[in-house]
Amino acid sequence: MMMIMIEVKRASSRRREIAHMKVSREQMVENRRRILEAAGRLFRARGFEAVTVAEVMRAAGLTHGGFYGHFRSKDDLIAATLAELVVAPEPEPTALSDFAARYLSPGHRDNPGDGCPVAALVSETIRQAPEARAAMTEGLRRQIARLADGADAVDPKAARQAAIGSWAAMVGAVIFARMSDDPDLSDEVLAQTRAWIARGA
Amino acid sequence: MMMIMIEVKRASSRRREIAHMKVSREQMVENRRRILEAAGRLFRARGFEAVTVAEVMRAAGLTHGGFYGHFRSKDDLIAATLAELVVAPEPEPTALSDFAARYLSPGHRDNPGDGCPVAALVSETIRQAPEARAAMTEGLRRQIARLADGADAVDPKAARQAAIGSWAAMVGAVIFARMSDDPDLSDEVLAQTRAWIARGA
DNA sequence: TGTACATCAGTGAACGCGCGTTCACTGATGTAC
DNA sequence: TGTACATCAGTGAACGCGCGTTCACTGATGTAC
Repeated sequence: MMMIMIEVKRASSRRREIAHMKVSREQMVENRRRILEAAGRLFRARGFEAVTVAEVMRAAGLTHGGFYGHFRSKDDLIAATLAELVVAPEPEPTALSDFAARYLSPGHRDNPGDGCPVAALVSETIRQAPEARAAMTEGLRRQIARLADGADAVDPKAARQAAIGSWAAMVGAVIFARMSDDPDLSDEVLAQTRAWIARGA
Repeated sequence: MMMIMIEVKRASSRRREIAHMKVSREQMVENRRRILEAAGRLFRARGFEAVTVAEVMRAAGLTHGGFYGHFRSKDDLIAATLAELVVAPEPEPTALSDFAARYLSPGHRDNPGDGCPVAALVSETIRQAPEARAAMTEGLRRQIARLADGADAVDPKAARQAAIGSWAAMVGAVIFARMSDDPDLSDEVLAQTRAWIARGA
């Protein structure tokens, strides 16, 4: 494992070729990025509580002891991970109904690990530290604004209403679909919510 | 604590006056009911994981050791609690928009402990044992049917679509509203989702 | 009805495990000359 | 450029706590006569 890390570092050092650059610091930044990436995937797939610090570090190619060189606590990691996930921008403006079609797909339902952090984590975030709630709230705000841009409505007020109502429906539907142990009901919830949003939009 | 239990039992025994009725068995049934009631409140308020078995037993007026005379495990309690919560019937048929107005109220948002078990627990149920998921799925099925009855739509198909879409929106909106650390955004999500549902219904 | 015995729901101490967190140590990075 | 020393990111063993679960025991319930 250490070997792999050293390889990565040398490659990165060769790429940059900056004279007195502190290569280790660079590697540390890269390691922190990896920890956040692993945490983002694991938390979305299995929730904050079920994922251990050691597991995140292992997924990042490190051992658990080094964790506290990067974050003050697991709570701190949770807040940092949410902040990271939530700023990730939708690359370009999308029509609300197109977005809903992707969001309410079986593919998204079946892959929470690289799916929407809101659907995966919003409920658990209710009981997290203030920093985590703040990050998630900011994500909610941005997503509403983004969807309002993509809604074709008569005025901005109607667009915002459509954005909020359909965003709540999308997240609720994905949660329902993931929970259901009946695949038919799960598919129906996705399809009907999609139709319901298209009808109202 | 024991004193209180005995009082309760004597009262209940006096009330019934059945000759050779095994009072202790009766009391045991009553204790089980109390455990489920306490669990229902605590789980909704704070989630399955954050609530300990000892805490549930204390809230039911018992000590933790006796728990395993009633349930095989905490997972068993979770499944039994969900089953209990989910069969609780809406007393009478309600128009969808009236139901939504109550559901999307600040009062409901602020009191998860005696509120909707779906909004409080559906997300955590995704990772629970099959029995728990089955109970929650059954609850989802019933609620969709109930709301479809209360929807005024042109045909049963449209009613079901309105039921699913607006139920997803209601649950999503209450989760958003509980998570938000910004009270204005929280209120807005409730109000706008209510309006969005009324508009589509 | 009263008495002796058996049952068993509930008690509370104890167990074991997992997890977040700490810490002494290592060895590569980075610096001073 | 090369050498000696200081720094510090990461390692992995160990700690401590909380929680689910177990168990020997108690004393009231329930039964047999």
